[in-house]
Amino acid sequence: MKTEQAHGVLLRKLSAVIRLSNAEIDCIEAMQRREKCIAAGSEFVHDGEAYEQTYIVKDGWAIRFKTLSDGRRQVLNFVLPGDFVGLFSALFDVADHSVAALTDLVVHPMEPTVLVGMFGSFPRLGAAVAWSAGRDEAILAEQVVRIGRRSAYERTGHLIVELLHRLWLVGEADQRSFELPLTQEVLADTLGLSIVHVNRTLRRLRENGLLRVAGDRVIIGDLDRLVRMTEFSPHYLEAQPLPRATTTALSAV
Amino acid sequence: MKTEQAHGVLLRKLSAVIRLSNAEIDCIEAMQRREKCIAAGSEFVHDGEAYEQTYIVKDGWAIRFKTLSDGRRQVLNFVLPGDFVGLFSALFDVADHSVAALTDLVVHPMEPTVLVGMFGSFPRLGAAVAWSAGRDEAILAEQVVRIGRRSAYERTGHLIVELLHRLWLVGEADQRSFELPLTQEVLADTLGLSIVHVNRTLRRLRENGLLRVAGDRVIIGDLDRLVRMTEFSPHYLEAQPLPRATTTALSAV
DNA sequence: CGGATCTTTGACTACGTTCAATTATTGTGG
DNA sequence: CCACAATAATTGAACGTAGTCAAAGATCCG
Repeated sequence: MKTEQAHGVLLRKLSAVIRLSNAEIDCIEAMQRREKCIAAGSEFVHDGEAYEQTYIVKDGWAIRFKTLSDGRRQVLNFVLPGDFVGLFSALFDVADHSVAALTDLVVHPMEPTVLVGMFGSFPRLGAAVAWSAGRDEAILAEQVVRIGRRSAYERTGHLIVELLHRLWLVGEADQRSFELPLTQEVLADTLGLSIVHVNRTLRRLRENGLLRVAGDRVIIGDLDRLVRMTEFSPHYLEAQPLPRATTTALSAV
Repeated sequence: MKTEQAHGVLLRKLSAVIRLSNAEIDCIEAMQRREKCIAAGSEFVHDGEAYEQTYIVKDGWAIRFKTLSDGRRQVLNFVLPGDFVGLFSALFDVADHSVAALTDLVVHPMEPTVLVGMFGSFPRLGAAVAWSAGRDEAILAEQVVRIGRRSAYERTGHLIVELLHRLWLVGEADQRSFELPLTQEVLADTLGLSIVHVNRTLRRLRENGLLRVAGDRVIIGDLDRLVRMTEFSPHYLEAQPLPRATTTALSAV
């Protein structure tokens, strides 16, 4: 785990979308006043049960996932520092998936209604948070393509590059490596593969000099080749300022 | 295609989430004043290009999809009457996927900024539209599980039951059948399978009496067994009224 | 040090793909 | 209205990617 910047990664993320006023910064910081630790391995949002809280993740990794009755599990997405958990919790009576901590987690819990209030009081901030929700959906869409239409080899490489990019944005990856607190089982459940096949695929990626997993660290061997092989394009991950027309419409509110 | 009710399917969908005031109904109807036809087969949102407009679909089917450079295609989700296309278009400079009409389409186009205004003027309506976005994400999540962790047989059955439920909600399916304007190629690109295997899987579903595809119509043979076999649970599709706390928070805005 | 968890490898199986050819269906112009 | 082309569905055969089963090493941690 790393030290965060003064204002936390969420603020950094959102400030790439809108220029934040002091009031808006205060609002986000108010949401991050409470702090709670969640132990690695514990499930803190349960599929089919009511949401308790909405969380902003300060530090650590979690997974959003679903489980079938016979135990088959599918990871939907990883939750990294600066991400929301249960962003839609004010709108749904129960969760449609579970969330579990992969590492010890530090989160900022808040009442779901706090977000409702924020949309009313700080519409520009609301837009930035909505942008974050849209980005989550874009990541999920990429996950569908990855699983549906890429080979195991491409799939695995693509996920690693996606994580590299996401971690760059929150300052948790160096240029060519990052900490990956995942067992091959979690990786398998993310990629829709068996554990054994993930293992063989990682070996092949290593033998080809593309990347190497050593302990819980990934070292990229040849990023260019990896990006080409996986046809990775980072656009869906990158924060852009809101279109001008939207900014205009927002200030008219 | 079918005749819609007086106010259209979107209003029906949203009114299951909040009780709509007259002003709110007027607002939605204002967004549906313009009408445009889009020919079957044409792609009207292009991956990587700027969004032109946001659309509410009045009638017809479309697909949201992505294509890899070698032609492999993955359908993310179907767009049915009452669904939005480009709901996030005010927040992103370019689209992260393409959208194409499967049938002739009737849509209501609007400027993306109209939605921004709506969130400001009608927060409750904004919440209902946000609910719709959350539901789209839930459908996408289910798509990930379907492709990642279900067999071809389960996958295909599960998708058909999902479509049955979605079409029920917009009044486009009878109790045990509906029109399915898809080639087996589109089905294959949705399920992450080859055309040939989709064909064989449909045959198996037919031989087992679960469902039958005749022309462009699906007839469910044994819904109970299909639901059990696919472990289908409709909760992620159903509109529920907003939680009370949210309603309270909304009226305080 | 010793149990538990995780990783790695081999051998075999099977689900799903690819290639190829045949048979509907659909749409269109003569 | 039929002929013909084009598109879509269907089937067979061979192949290959990925899964399953089983067992042996590594690592982690108390």
